[in-house]
Amino acid sequence: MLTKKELIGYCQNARKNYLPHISIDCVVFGFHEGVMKVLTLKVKNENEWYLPGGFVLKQEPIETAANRILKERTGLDEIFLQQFHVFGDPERSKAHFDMYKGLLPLSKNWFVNRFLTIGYYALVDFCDANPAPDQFSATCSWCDLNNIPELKLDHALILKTALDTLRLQLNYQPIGYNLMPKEFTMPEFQKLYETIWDKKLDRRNFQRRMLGFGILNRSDQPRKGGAHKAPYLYSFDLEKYKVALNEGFKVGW
Amino acid sequence: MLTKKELIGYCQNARKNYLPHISIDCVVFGFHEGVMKVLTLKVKNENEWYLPGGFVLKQEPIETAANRILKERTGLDEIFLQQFHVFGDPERSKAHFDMYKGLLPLSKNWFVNRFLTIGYYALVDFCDANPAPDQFSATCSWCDLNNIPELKLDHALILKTALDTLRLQLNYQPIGYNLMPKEFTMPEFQKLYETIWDKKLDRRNFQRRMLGFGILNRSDQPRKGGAHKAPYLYSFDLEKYKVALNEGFKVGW
DNA sequence: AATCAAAGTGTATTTCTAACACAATTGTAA
DNA sequence: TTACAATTGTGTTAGAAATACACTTTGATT
Repeated sequence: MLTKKELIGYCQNARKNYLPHISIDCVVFGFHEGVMKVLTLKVKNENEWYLPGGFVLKQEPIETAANRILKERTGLDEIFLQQFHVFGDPERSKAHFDMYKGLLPLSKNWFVNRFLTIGYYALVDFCDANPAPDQFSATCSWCDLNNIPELKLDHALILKTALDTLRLQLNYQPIGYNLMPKEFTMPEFQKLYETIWDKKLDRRNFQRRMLGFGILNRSDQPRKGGAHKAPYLYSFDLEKYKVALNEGFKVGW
Repeated sequence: MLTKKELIGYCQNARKNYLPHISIDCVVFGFHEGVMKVLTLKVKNENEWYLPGGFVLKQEPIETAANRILKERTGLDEIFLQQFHVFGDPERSKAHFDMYKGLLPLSKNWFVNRFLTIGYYALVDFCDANPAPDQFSATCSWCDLNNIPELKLDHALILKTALDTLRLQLNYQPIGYNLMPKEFTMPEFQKLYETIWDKKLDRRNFQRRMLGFGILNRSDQPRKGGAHKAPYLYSFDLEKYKVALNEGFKVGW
């Protein structure tokens, strides 16, 4: 939590620069060592956890705002970002009202206001990201998806909705370019799908299907050094990947 | 366009009651005589067309706001409504700035402000709806989807995005309960799909698939009076329909 | 060299999709 | 009243795709 002086400064600045009543919250997915990760923030001196978020500058496109917020939290540019839902329950930031309302007069208190929050989810390469806390937070860190601390406000709902959306998108969109390292093996790639859907897939059918999409290139050199048969390395064919992103894979009729 | 006096009143009221910078725009789909329809508004004394829209009361959930707006425009309650995207380009309401900015001082001018608009699409029974214009409009009426007048602001983009979303949803959600009359024939139902996808489907395969979903009941009485073989009448099994809505049809693995 | 675990490749079975044919019904015209 | 046209109901079959499973290959370990 900030000191009163810091809070006054923050609120003044926010009222001057940001659109009121609107926030952005981001669910940042990463993938490392076969585990799905989500970026979370822990408040200074409190055991309170949030998703990364922020506000929209008065003349800023919302996509830009989401990118800016993520750049601040991860150091990354050109992240895969997808808007997925607006959360607009007037009670959703009630916990904040209670926490902040004694600290400043309401007319100057940025936080004691209703906020609609626009949910974005992001897919990022775990190894490239440099998590950095914001002004309110002690830490910004990856949590295993299956072991997330209790999130404040409606952030658990936001996370769940993001995950549901991602699971659905996985059916008709190529995903992985933003989550996998440059080169990866087919079993590693399969693990990504298995993690997102929380479900085992058949190795051979997975391979056939993925190659069928025609968005992967196989490297000449297999990965050596492992304790078993050396697997081939694959990378995404970015051109074809982008086409598939736009057109989507076939569903339905 | 309103008189200056009316405009002053409107702005005062809006500033007092609504969240600033946030609007809702609705794409209302109907289906009649084999044609997809969209509800549009024409401004008084101008040849300007818009989608129905409105604002969010300061303490109102956004879903409630969307329902309220649609109730005002159609007379209908309990409409199938689906939030699909937020449009947040700071330039999106530029046309309104130019139109309104001379009329009132900026500090009191509700319309000369950036608005983020939350897009909802609605599916309604054409015959049940009673289109009613709002304060700014001369008419509220159905337009054929393939013959929409040029829409102002970014409303053409909003419509296109809504349609794209609907087309995608059709792959994994049951749709029709909100668009079809209580009882309908299979060919009529098929026409709905053909219209949304703008594509011919095979009569027999369509029937097999739809019945396979198990959300339809066949009536004992066929429809008489037509000039040919009397078709069976179907209706939705609301219980099963709702289950299917929640669970979705199978896609992917 | 034998072994083990992981990866590569192939094949039979089942299910789903797509394309098509024919019978049944009803009003209309000869 | 009968033949016809238009439309609906139902069945069948070929091909494609998804699923389930088996065998081979490789490279480090012993």
